[in-house]
Amino acid sequence: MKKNYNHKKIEKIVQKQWKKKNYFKTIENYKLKKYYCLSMIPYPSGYLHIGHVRNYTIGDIIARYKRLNNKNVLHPIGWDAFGLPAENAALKNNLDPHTWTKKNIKYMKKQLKKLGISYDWNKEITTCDPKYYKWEQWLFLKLYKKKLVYKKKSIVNWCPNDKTVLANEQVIQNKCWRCNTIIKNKYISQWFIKTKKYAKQLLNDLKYLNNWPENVKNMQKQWIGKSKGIKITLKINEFKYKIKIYTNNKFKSILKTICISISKTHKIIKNIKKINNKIKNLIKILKKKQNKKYLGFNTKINAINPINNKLIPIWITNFTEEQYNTNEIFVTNENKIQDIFIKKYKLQNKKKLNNKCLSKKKLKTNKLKKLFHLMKKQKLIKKKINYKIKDWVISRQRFWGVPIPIIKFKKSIIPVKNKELPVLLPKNDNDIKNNLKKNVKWKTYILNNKYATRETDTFDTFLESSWYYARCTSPNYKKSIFNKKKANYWLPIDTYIGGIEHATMHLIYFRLIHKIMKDMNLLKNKEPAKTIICQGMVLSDTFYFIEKNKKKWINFSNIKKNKKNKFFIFKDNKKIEIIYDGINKMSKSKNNGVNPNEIIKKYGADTLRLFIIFSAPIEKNLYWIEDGINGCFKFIKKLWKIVLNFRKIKIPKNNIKNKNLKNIKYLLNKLIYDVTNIIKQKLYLNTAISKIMKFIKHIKHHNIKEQNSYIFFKKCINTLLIILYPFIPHISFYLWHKMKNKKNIDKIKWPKISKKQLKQEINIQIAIQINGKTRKKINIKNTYNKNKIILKIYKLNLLKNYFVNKNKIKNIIYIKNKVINFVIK
RNA sequence: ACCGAAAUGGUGAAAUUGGUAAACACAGUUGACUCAAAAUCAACCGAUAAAAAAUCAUGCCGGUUCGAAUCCGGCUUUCGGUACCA
Repeated sequence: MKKNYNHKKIEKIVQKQWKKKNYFKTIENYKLKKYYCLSMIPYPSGYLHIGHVRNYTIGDIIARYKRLNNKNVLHPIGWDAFGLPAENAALKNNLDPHTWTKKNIKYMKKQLKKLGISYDWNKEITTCDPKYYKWEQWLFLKLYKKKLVYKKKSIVNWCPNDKTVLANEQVIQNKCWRCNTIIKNKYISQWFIKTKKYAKQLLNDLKYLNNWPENVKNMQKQWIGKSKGIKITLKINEFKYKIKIYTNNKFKSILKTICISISKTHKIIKNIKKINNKIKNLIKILKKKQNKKYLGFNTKINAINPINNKLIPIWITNFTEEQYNTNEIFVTNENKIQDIFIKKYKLQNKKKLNNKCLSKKKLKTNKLKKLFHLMKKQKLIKKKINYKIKDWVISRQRFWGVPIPIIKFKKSIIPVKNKELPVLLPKNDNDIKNNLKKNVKWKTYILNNKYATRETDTFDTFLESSWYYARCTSPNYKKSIFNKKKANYWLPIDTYIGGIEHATMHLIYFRLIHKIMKDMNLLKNKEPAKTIICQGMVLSDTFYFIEKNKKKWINFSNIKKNKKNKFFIFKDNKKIEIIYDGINKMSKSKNNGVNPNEIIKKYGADTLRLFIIFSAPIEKNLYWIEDGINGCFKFIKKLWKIVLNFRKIKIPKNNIKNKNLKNIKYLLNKLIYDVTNIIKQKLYLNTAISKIMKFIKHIKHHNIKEQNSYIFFKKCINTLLIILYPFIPHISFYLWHKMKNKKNIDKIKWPKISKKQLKQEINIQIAIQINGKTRKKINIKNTYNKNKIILKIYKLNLLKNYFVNKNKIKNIIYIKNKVINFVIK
C-alpha cells in the first residue's frame, strides 16, 4: 500500500473489478424483494455536465444502499437520443445525426463509467435504435385503433425563408435564429393524443402519490386545471344561431360581461362571413399578427344577454384559443389579460352602461334564480367540469425522430401493418433540413398499384421518454413492447430521480402513457412511480456576444474580467466585449456547462461525487462554484490516512480494558441511525456527510492502547467504510480490502442500529432562557426531569443577574433536552 | 402575466413537527513543521465594542406567541416551468 492516496489508480482497479465480476447485473428472481431505482435518462448532447453528475450520483447512492439492504435492485440507464440538438449539430457540421448521436453516446457512456455509477449495462436502451422505436410505433397503432389519437390543424412557428417549422427555442424575439427572418404562423395538420380524456384520472390519482413532493403535485394540479362551471347557450341577434360558452363564474356574472371573444377558427365565423364581407381579410390580418399581444376586432355581431336582453358584442381575438384553450369566452375586466384587451380597445364605457342597467332594474336574486332554473329546464344552461390541460400534439416536422407509421392516400389514411414495423428512419439522408418530406424514395408507398405516401412527420421526443421506464425491465424483448411478467415484477418504479424542470410536462406525459398502457392491460399499477425525487438544477453564469445579429454563447471558463468589471474574451487576437446573461441552468444550448472530466482527472470521481452531494441539499438549485471541492478531497485523504495508520498498529496483547468507550460507542450507533434515516427517508444527503465528517474528526486522534479499544476502533473504520460506500464507492471498496475483510463490500449488510443504546444516559447541554432569550447554558444528564433541572439552576444561582425574587416568575416552560424558559413579568 | 420554489456570515450551508442561529466545510488570519513551497497539524474566524457585560443579526414591512430562520398577511429580488430545448 503506497503512502499517498492515488485516486487514478484506485478508481481504475476498482472499476475493473466491477466490470470483470459483473457486479451490478440485475437478478431476475421473482422471489426476492425488488427495488427499481431510475434516474431520468440523459439526452446525449455531447458530454455529461454537472447536473447529470448530480442526478446519477443520487440514483447511485440509493441503488447501492438498497443492495446492502437485501433488495434486488434494478438500476438501468439509457439514452433519450432523438431530438432537436442532433439536427442542429448535423446541419452545422454537415454530419448525419446518427453519427453525431452515436459519438456522443460513446463519450458519455465512458464518463458514466468513470463516475462509477452502478448500472447494469446489459439493460441499456437507446431510443433512436429501431429495436426500441419499433415498439413506440406499435403503441401508436394501438392508440390509433382505440381512437385515442386524432388529426387536427394547429399553429406552428414558420420561417418563410428557410421554409421550416421552428421550435419555440429557435424563435428569438419573433425572428428565426438562423436567418433572422420574421417568423409567421402557419396552420398545419397535426397528430394529437386525447389527453383531456385522462384529465380526471391524472388529477384524482395524485392522491395516491404520497411520496411525491407536494410542489410537484401542486404544479400538476394547476396544469390540469380543473374548474367547475356552467355552459350557457346564448342566442345571436343578427341570425339564427346559438353560441355555447363555458364560464366558471356564477350565472349572474354574465351581467359583468363586456364582450364575447371568439377564436379565428370558431364555427360561427361561417355565418358571420355571410353578413360581414370584411371578416375574411380581418382574419388574415389576425393570423399574420399572431405574435402581437391581445389583438382583436369587432364582428358587429351580437349575442343576447339572457338576463337583461341587452346585446353583447362579439369580437374575434388572437388570444382566446391560445390563452384559454377554448373557442369562446366571456370577457370581463376582472381578469388581468382581458382587462388589458378591454383597455386597449377602450371597451370600458360599455361596462359602465351595463352596470347602470343593473342598478336601474335592481334585479333581485329570486328573479335570477327563477331564470336560472328555467334556462336549466330548457337545457340552455348545463353544469360542466372543465380542464385546462390540452390534448398533446405528438407530431413534429423534423427528421431526427421516430417516423409515424401511417400511409396517406389522396383522401384517406391507413395505419402501417404491424408486420411492416419498424418504419425505419432512412440513413445518410442528405436533406434533413427539409425533413422526410423531400425524400421521395423513402416516402413513396405503393399498395395494390395505388400510389401513396408515408407520413413524413416524426414523434415528439417526449413520447420516447414516456414509456422507456417499462422497456428498461426487458430492453431486448422481441415479442412485444416489453415482457409483461418482468414489467409487472419491477414496476412501479420505487424511486424516480430527475430535475425539477420536468415537474409538469414530462411527468404528466409519463403518467398519461402509463395509464393508457394500463388500460391496454399491459401493466397492473395505477401509477408508474411511487417516489419522485426532484433535484434542483445546477446553474452557472452565462455569457454571449452578438455576431451577425446572432447570439454566440461563450462558456464562463473562457471569460476574463477587466478592472471596470466588464467581461471580454480574445478571439483571433481581438478583444471582444461579452454580455452577461445572468445565472441559468446548465445546458448545451447556452454553453454554460462544466465537463466533469477535468475534475475527475484532478481529484477523482469519489471527490466529485462527494462534493456534488455535500455542496447543497439535493432539492435546491446549486450555483456551480468549484471552490469547496478541495475540502472533500482532503476528507478522502484523511480517511485514507486513518486506514493506513491503523494497519501499522499491532493488536495490543495486554488485558487492560478501556472503560471510556461508552460515549464513543453511543456516537457510532447514533451516526448509523442518522445516516440510515437520511438515505431511507429524508434524503438530506449533505447532512449525512457532515455527520460522518464530524464523527471522523472525533475519532481521528483516538489512542489505541487497549485490546478492546483496538477492536472497537476497527469496528468504527469498517462501519464508516460501509456507510460511506454509497457516496464514495471506489475508495470504500479499496480500503475495505485493505482492512483485510474477506467478502467484498458490495456483499456486506448495512450496519444494524441498537435501539437500546440510543436510549442510553448521556451528558447534554441545554439553554436557560428568560422570556425566550438565551442567557446561560447548563450541563445536565438527558434523564433529568424539569424539577431536577430547576433545582440545579437555583443551587448554582445561575439567574442572579436577571431577576430579584422568585415571585416575579410567571411560568417555567421546559422543552425536553433543549430549553428551559423562565417567563417573567 | 400565471403556476412552483428560493433568499441565513466573505462563500457553500446547518438548525425538517415553533425551542440554544451559524453544525459541517471552503476561503482567510496566525502559529508548528520546512532552506522554501506544497502537503499536514493546531488556534482564531457574524457585526458593534479594548475587553467583559451587552446590544444587533436569518431579503423588506407588519402580525401571532413565553419563544419565529421556521406560522400568518403584505411586498422585493432571483431561479424553474408556461405545452416544439430536453
